[in-house]
Amino acid sequence: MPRRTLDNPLVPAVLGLLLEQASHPYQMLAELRQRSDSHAAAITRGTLYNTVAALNEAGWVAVQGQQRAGNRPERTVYALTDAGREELVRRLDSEIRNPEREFTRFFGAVTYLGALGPDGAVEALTERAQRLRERTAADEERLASARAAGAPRLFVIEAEYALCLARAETAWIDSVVDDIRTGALTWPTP
Amino acid sequence: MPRRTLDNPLVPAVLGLLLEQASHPYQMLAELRQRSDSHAAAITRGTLYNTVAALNEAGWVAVQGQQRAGNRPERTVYALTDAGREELVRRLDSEIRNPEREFTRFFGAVTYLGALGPDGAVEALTERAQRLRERTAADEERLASARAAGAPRLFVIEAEYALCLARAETAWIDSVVDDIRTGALTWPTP
DNA sequence: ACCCTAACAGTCTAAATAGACTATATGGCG
DNA sequence: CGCCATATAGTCTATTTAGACTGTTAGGGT
Repeated sequence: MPRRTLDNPLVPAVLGLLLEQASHPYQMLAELRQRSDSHAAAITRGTLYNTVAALNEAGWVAVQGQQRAGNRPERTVYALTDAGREELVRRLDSEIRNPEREFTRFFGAVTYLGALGPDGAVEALTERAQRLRERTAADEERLASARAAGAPRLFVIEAEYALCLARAETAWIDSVVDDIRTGALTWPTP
Repeated sequence: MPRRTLDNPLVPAVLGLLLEQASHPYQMLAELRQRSDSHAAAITRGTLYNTVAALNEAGWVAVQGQQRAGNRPERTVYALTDAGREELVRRLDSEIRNPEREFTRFFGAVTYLGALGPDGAVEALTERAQRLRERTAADEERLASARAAGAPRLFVIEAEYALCLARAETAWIDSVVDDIRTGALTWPTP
């Protein structure tokens, strides 16, 4: 029995999707997964249904009706309410205005980079940079083909952002690897 | 009753701290909070105790003993085991090698930037950039004074990383704001 | 000397999450 | 034509997590 999941990153995502069109949770999930093939990949079914239920209780979304295709389970279609539309804008505004320190696994790992020793660090970092480069190339291609297919830039702006950060991270890693190799970054003798 | 919290970002952090010295959870928390004044700020007491208990069950850490200062609650001091040391290295290595798509609130918000309209977007983004700049300046200062106090660069490497990303984000925001103002990024007419 | 606040150390519970489980339908392949 | 893998939709439970709650002690002000 779900209660109030009103502060999690899925909230704006769901409201945003519903801004475009009414939808049922399963479809939203497919949409989210496919759209940013992977960014939203961490989303689980349970969490999504839970969030939508909480949104419904809060009045940001409302049941628009039930649908049924063949003898499949019934789908409950939700639509954004006016309150939901306002809430979405409030959230987006606040989440953009306030930079939060959300930190990633990589950040946590880098904090104890020392434990890998110079050689281990160079090896691991080099592999990461390599993988990042591959991923970046793939993302660039996807972005380009989306644009070519006529997607307005505004609709793919988050991909540009992600690319920008990925490039910065790659450059940083390269510089650290370099510094270890040249001796500009050394391991303190214990 | 805690069970097995073996995959969360606190795990490497705790093991990393214990690599330096044996400690009790309350102290670890203080250390984490102070060390990266804010990055780790999201950590809650409950979660930490839970994680340490799980680590103990897994055998990565072991109880070193009980301490008591005056009539305060007893503190349970934990130390890293050999298995824990190996695990730490395994984790660090894997978390560095595999770039994961962990995405932030800002990323989620940018995805629906359109909903703010051009003016709202410019305003919100401008404020974020401003705040980022202030924070970056403060972080740079803290980093500089840590170095001046004799901290080896390796020990503050994660601060360099965070700064690098923050600068990239700021630059990206500036460029987007510019593009909106000059008309290089437009809102599709609905 | 006495009071108030902040630091200390930990436990406990309500809410949130991941992911297993249920059940039907479709499409491809042997 | 029957069988298996996958897609559709959703529910349910066991972990996890956030953060409120408990109680003690040191320090500062009056």
